[in-house]
Amino acid sequence: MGNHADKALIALRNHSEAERRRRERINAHLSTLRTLIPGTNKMDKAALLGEVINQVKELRRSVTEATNGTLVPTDIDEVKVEEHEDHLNDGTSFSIRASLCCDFKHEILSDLRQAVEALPLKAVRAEIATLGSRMLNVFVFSGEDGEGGQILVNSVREALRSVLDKFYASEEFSSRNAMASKRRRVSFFCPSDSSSSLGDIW
Amino acid sequence: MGNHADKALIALRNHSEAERRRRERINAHLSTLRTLIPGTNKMDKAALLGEVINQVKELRRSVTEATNGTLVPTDIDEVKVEEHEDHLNDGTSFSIRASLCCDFKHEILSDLRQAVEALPLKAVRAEIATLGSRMLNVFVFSGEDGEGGQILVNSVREALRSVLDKFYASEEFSSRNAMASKRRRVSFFCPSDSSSSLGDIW
DNA sequence: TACAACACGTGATCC
DNA sequence: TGGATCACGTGTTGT
Repeated sequence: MGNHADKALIALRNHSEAERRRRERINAHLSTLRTLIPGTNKMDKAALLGEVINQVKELRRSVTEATNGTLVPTDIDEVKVEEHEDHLNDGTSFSIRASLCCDFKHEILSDLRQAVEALPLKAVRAEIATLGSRMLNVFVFSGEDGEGGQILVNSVREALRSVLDKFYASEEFSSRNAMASKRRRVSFFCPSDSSSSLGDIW
Repeated sequence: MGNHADKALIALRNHSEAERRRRERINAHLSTLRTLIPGTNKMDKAALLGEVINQVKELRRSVTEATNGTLVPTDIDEVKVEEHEDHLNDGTSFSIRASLCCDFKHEILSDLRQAVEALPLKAVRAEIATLGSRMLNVFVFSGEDGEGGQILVNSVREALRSVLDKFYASEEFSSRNAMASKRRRVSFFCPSDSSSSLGDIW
């Protein structure tokens, strides 16, 4: 019968339809990119993508220069830890960026140092920025991929949190009153007050 | 002879080659986007573009929140004018963003007001931000497309420049000495000093 | 006429 | 095998 022929024909039609859907997905994304980036309305596909690339680079520039390259402690105590999956050459390497923002106390710094050195990771970068009575500590760790990613992230987070908690405990002991709110206002930005070298501090 | 056939064949080959080059241009851009955005290495074309869209949105968020939504006057006198081609629904509408940054003087404000009102455009938004002795004025004009775009941009630019020049002239008259450098340092950022409503000022 | 950009269907390849 | 993705050449249209 034409059974084989029917099968083949149906398969072929499915194929072309699938391909059509694929094109539609891609073009839809290109379309939203056009709406996202001004002036790309009547551009070539290639030109559009070129503009997209420029925009991404431009925005990256803007965001880093808006921060002025200077890390600024906020008025809110917090610890942030995130993994980065550095895929240099489709690679087997990752990095973890960890930060701790809190009041500036020398005892915290030594606790922090101990906690960081106790971690099964090498810190490839460390920065301390102070602003008034506040401090922001940033560490970048690197790993070789294979060691459990999220597990490491969690241990780093726990390490920083324990440092912060220890500080809270001692603080609560020394002055039990002014602890109502952990948040403090810091009014002004003082560039010369910000430091990025460690030797001076610990 | 096969002259016609030759021609046709060559044409066909040119065609396919041109198409190949086109694909290469597009894929090259997609490739650099992959290098630009982490984690997209083994993604689908469509998925890649999706990630690109997310990145653009994310970066836009970051840059606006890094500026804190607050316009800040710099220490450099300047006027900037740019066209924006608001293509809402593949549209016939554009907008012009114009800004003037300079020392804060009341006379400048009234001159500025006159200059802006004399323009053949309606201002849909206006903001004034002050910081110490400095001010940043931002205007957004809208037009219906069809009126000469770049010509309007130039006239807006000229209007703002004339305001600035007039100020320079009067300043030069009043104090001929301290004019060596137009640039002044403004050290600190004071949020409460920044205003976005006009009624209070003019 | 020739060139540029696009959408389409098809064969190849990889899970 | 079937489903998904890709590169390719071709038909079509606009300049």
